[in-house]
Amino acid sequence: MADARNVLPDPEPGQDELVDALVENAFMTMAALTRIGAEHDMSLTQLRVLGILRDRRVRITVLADFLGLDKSTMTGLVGRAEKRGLLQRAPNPDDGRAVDVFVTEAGAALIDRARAQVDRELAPRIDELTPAEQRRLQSLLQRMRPAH
Amino acid sequence: MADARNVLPDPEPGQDELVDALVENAFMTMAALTRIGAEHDMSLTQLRVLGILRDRRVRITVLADFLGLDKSTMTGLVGRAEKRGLLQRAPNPDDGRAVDVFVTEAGAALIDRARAQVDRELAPRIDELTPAEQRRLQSLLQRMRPAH
DNA sequence: TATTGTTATACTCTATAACTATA
DNA sequence: TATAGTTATAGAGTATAACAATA
Repeated sequence: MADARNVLPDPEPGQDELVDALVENAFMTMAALTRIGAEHDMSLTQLRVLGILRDRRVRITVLADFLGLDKSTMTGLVGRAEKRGLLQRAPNPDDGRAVDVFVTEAGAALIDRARAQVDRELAPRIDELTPAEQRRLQSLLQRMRPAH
Repeated sequence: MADARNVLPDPEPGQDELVDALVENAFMTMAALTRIGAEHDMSLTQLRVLGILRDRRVRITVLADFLGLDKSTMTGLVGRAEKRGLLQRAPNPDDGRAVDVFVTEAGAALIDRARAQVDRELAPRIDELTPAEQRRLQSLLQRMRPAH
């Protein structure tokens, strides 16, 4: 099954190794998220929407801005998730033009389950490090975040 | 323009902070890759294909397996990139069924430019750390990689 | 006039199933 | 029989443009 011809050959080593490590790590993490999303018939974006709404109630435009998507794209994403009973729309009481979105119980349960799965998926990778190293990694990653 | 209503409110803090940091970092990195890809009218996947082929010549199935995509998806991806002159197909000399794929000069130039852009995009984040911390971060990320 | 959201449209990405050619 | 790749088809994700309702 694991034929030698079917394995990607190594390239020559490069120099931007930290960038490479960040990118590779990002792909690994996104692959886990994508796989877990797929188990629930959810795209990465839908999973993200649910995660954002887990503890918030926001209008469509806020979601679109945060995700860097067009309003019209959000209409579709929200519509499909609403049809599955994972979230709901309601008119904003303060602005007649706006529509608030929030998770249903089913949506909250799904995202909680998905989050637990993500923890379990990433555990083997994280456990390659000692607890002290884990704390150091967390601290370094947090310091790299865009300014707050 | 930056209306308070348009900013995502903070949730309550959670406990799985290392997982959160990894996921957040992955989204930040992917956002940079996606943005740079878009500047070249390339999807993240197309950018990745070009990156993989930068220093390799492989058959369609190897690409599909590595990316976790179906063969038929690869046909489309390769076809569109080929039509744009970024890569080329050629029959595999050893296996009459197989098709090798490799980048053209234009494709190599594009991926090199994109990589330089990625370095520049991530530099401000990386520069939040001292050189010693950067080395430590790289080492920690590399140790988290799936077994070799 | 500007903003919020939806609709119509079009293209890319993706998988499944059926097919051809080769092994 | 099994594998490599393509084609046909269908659904999701995405953006642009035009629109209605509200501010």
